[in-house]
Amino acid sequence: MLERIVRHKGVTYMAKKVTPRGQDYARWYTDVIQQAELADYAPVRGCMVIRPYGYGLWEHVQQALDRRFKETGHKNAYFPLLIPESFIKKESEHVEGFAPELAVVTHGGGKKLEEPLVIRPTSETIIGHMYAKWINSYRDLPLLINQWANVVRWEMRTRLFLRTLEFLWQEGHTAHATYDEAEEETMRMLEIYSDFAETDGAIPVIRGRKSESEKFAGARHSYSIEAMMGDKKALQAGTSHNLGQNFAQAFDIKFLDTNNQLQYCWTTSWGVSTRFVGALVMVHGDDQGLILPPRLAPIQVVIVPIWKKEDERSRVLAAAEQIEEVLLSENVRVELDAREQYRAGWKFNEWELKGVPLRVEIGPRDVENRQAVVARRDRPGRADKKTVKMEGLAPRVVALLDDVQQSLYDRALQFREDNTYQVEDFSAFQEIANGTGGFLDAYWCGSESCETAIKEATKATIRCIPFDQPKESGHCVFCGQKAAERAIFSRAY
RNA sequence: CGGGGCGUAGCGCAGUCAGGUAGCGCACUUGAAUGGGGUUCAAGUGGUCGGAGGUUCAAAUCCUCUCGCCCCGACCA
Repeated sequence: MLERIVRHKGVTYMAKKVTPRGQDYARWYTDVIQQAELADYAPVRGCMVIRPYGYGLWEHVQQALDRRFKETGHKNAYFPLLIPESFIKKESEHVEGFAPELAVVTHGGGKKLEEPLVIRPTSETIIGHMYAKWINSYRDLPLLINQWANVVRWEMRTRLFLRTLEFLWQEGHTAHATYDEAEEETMRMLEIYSDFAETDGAIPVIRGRKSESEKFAGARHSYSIEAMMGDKKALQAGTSHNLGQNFAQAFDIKFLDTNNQLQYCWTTSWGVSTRFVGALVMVHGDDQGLILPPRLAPIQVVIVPIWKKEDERSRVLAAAEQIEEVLLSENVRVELDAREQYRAGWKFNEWELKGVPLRVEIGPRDVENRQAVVARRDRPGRADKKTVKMEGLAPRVVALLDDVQQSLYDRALQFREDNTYQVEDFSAFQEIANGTGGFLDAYWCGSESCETAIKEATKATIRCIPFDQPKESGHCVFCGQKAAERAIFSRAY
């Protein structure tokens, strides 16, 4: 056993080359994730190990979100993994939605259980149960709780980060005295997700409402932020649900209002998962590998010292350490790569694969001239390297990190705009959806039959009905009937 | 569950049709030269050929059964 583990430490990937995106996008995606050491396949089908580098990225996602939750009055708590099976069955839509993908524990302690336990696919039910105990009066409201947890959904087809049997996420669960307050909370959290995705993830998103068929099982309304991946497919990067009184009624979450009237609460839930890591990979990555936005990158700057002779080694290393120190004092997440078994060129490729936003190279010539060379990951290769004097290095690096962050956002937005089409008739719709792909911005009458007909013809689904709508109404792209709103259609992950 | 493919060294594969000493590349170890964009050369380490049974003087290879994984179709953060 020990021997096996030790041997597994030596796992490497042939030639460290990734499949070009144009050749096979799906393969590129898994190559990048494995070779950049974000994650690896676990021995159980559909499960993955999040490796330290990938987990570091997730930790920054967590921090960026958690800070925003706290700023808006939410507190973290933890609810258990195991849920009585009967709980799931209490809300009819919810059962229907989740029954096929439940993992169920039937035995414990060597005995068959009286009532099977479900491994949470999400925690509305158990949290609803507890809220019923904790909430008595309007004075207990609003109740604003978030939990960071793992959940399990027995998916058919799985992909690293995008769809695994077990995944990590945060799920916020709140209870309010009125519908309006719940709706306000739902929108507030969607706005927080948008701000997080755009500011920290450098991922432009479209905010909108989900169609009936796409909404969360048990929700009254679902909202989402949708992002375009590098292959022009859509990915839901976060969702926020107004649950109405559905769960309050199912779990008896009631409070006495100011008029001494007993009322059901209005609840919400909202979540962002490790899927967001997949979005970061697919929005920003290129054929060289990952490109991480500086605000979420586990390592923002890597320093690569370069030397030939032994006497150069100490001088270069001393200068590299000096750079490390000044960057640390500016709170830059910096790593000095002083490994001796690899040469500079090898390290350049390695750190580009890992998506580190900035690389500082320093060799004997630079030490002599009191300077260093800075390369940015979003513009790889030798052409865009800049020589920077030691004196102004730290502020320059800080400014460059901001610039990379902004450039990544701008580039992603440009890409989305270049691949979004306003279409008014279905033949144009089909041609794009079945051809080049992208987001299709079209009027939709609101009927489910048009929605499914479009899906069958093109595999494109309604990603969301954007909040940002034209003032005038139009005609449904499929049936030609009057339509009040435009929707974003796309093939999706 | 239906269709397709694959299990041979840590990883990627060849060898299977035509049975005859288990190979190649990468990684790893040691040494030397190299060192500003994946460096050469040399010498090494490492394998119950997914598992079980059978045929045969002899099986990675042929036969039977079995287990597992991946990809494509019905669900989803």
